[in-house]
Amino acid sequence: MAEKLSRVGRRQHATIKEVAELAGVSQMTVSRVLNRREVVRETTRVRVEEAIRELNYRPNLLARSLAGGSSLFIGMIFNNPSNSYLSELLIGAMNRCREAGHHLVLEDFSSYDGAEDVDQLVDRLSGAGLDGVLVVPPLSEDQTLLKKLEEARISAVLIAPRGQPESGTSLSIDDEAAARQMTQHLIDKGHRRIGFVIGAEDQISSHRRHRGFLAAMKENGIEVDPALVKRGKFTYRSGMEAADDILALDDLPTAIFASNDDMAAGVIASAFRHGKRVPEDISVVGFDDTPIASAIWPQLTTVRQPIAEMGYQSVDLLAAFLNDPDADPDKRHTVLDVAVVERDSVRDLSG
Amino acid sequence: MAEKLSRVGRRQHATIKEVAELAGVSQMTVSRVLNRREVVRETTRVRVEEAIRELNYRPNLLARSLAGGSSLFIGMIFNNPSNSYLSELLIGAMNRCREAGHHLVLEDFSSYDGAEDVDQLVDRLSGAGLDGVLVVPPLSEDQTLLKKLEEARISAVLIAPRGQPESGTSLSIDDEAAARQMTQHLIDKGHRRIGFVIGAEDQISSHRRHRGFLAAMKENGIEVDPALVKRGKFTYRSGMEAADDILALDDLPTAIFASNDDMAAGVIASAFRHGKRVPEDISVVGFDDTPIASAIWPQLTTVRQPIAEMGYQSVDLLAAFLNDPDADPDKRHTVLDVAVVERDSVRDLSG
DNA sequence: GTGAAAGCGCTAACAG
DNA sequence: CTGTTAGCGCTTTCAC
Repeated sequence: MAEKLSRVGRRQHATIKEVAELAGVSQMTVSRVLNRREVVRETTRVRVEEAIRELNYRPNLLARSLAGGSSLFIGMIFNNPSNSYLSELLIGAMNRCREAGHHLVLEDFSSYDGAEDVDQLVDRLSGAGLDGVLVVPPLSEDQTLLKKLEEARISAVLIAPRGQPESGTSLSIDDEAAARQMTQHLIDKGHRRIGFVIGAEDQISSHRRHRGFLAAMKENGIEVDPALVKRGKFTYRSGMEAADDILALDDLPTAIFASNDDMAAGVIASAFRHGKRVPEDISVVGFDDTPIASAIWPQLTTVRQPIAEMGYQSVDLLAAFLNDPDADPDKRHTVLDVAVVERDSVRDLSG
Repeated sequence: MAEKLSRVGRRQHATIKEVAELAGVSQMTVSRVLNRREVVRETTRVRVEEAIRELNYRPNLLARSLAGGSSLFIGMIFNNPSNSYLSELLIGAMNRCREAGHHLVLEDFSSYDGAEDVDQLVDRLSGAGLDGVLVVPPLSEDQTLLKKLEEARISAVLIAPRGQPESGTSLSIDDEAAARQMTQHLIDKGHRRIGFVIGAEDQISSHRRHRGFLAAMKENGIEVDPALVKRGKFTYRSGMEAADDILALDDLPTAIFASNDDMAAGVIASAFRHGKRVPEDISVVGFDDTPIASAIWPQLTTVRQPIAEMGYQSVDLLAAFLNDPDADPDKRHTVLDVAVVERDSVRDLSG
């Protein structure tokens, strides 16, 4: 049993030097074929590529970055570890960082609590020797923090900022278009009398989603009954209460569109309390595709954001900006598409 | 506006050389004080530390790893990106990797679907030049995969494997002790008539949690009414159905302990349907502290696993094993403590 | 097109 | 206790 387990590779690394020897060329030539730069002669390249394959050679990222001096240290700051965004965002960001030879450093700002701490935190960032930071929501809408970051000259990419996407560099989804799309989905399924639960008043995405809903209704020539539109706070409970109001009405809607999944789950709970079945008696849809959407029953039809993709692209956006701070301002704001994911909470009335 | 924004640091970083010059010593001495090894003379050390502070010097991890040759490439394989484990696990694992100069490489096995793909995936791992892998649940209980990994001689640390914790290297929580602790919490709050919803039959943690519940009841000399114990499947819906059965009884329990949060959320939904208030009429507790626990209303009292800590320690466990495959077998299995997190779903009857 | 030399920033050996 | 000498594996000059 004293047998020694071999490691997956233990970086027994064929090095670039060995590849060069096997191929009978210099290290530089190998380096060149790897980086696909200056055209290496076809025959030489093939020889090198064969050697690479034979030795199962993989370039050492550390050495590459050290020598190239190109590796960026990118911070990712967040304040809500249970945010289910984070997981996917991280996957995307890490993958891109690995590809590009950058390093992702996580900075937990959970303890952050308003203006008092900001300076201290910004100091920490400066001290960490980061090249720039990715700001995860809801931190990306914290004006106090953002201002400090700017003052401290820390380049930042804001991920899904709920505020105005004109400032700084940012990456976001089109809330309004997404809400319109979801509303259209409901209409396509034959729904006409549709309730809507608005999100928290102080968040811009609330307004945008609301606008999207109204726009879609208008486009389809359907009048919106004001009694069917309630304001919530993006919480489960507020969704439940909003639905309680709506379901107390005489003329019930056939569907309710809640501005996020937590509220949609609350709407469903309320429907249960009122003896309604979902989706048989009433359809419910949410927004965000958070874990709760697929945890509850019936599983929620909702809007899915390409979160991992956002993580991936945010790294590129930051790197691009760092390399050329004066780049085309148009490229400073990326807007990504979303998609409706159909599950079990909508009944098809169009049959 | 063509003003050039400075970067946070752009690694303009003082190097070890500059520190050495400022302090009037050799690079080696600086290196030594950094690594706290061979005792550097007090006076010298102070001088070096001052220089470090003055220059705001931070060692370059890349260079350190390259020279030290100690950096490990650690893979983290998972198949459920929406798993809320992942986010916290990643935070813990990344932090440790950064500290230790290792590199975390994510490998998404979501497409993995049984035996057919395994070989291909294991090949991918081998090809990636990883030193070892961290296996995230539920992959850590996939016997087919684990066997292949072993055959391919890929060192792996299993995170919270639901199977027998005797094989390989693993890190887990004590499900039974945790369930016992939660049951005790309920008893301390004055509950005696307690319902229990068992988890899915094919998962070992279900049995362990059930055993913990029974043990606590027995320790307190309370008899368990079999009518109050139902089997679920770890899903919201199964929790709801189990509660439907229990709440149809004449002699209702004052509390229901569901083996995970999704089922507990289902139990609450069922209570609502039966016109019960939570926690006024009936208390409900869950297990896992997943996002749903704090998303729903009332927020769930549940059991919290130290997930980030597991990520952190799993890295160490793997590194230790890699450095000494023949280490003390006792240290190959780490069991971590959990804690009850009190929220709003339990009523105190003990007053 | 290709190669030789000189490092990137740090630490491992060995000296002193 | 501290300094010197070599690299880690790769890329950047600048030659040829």
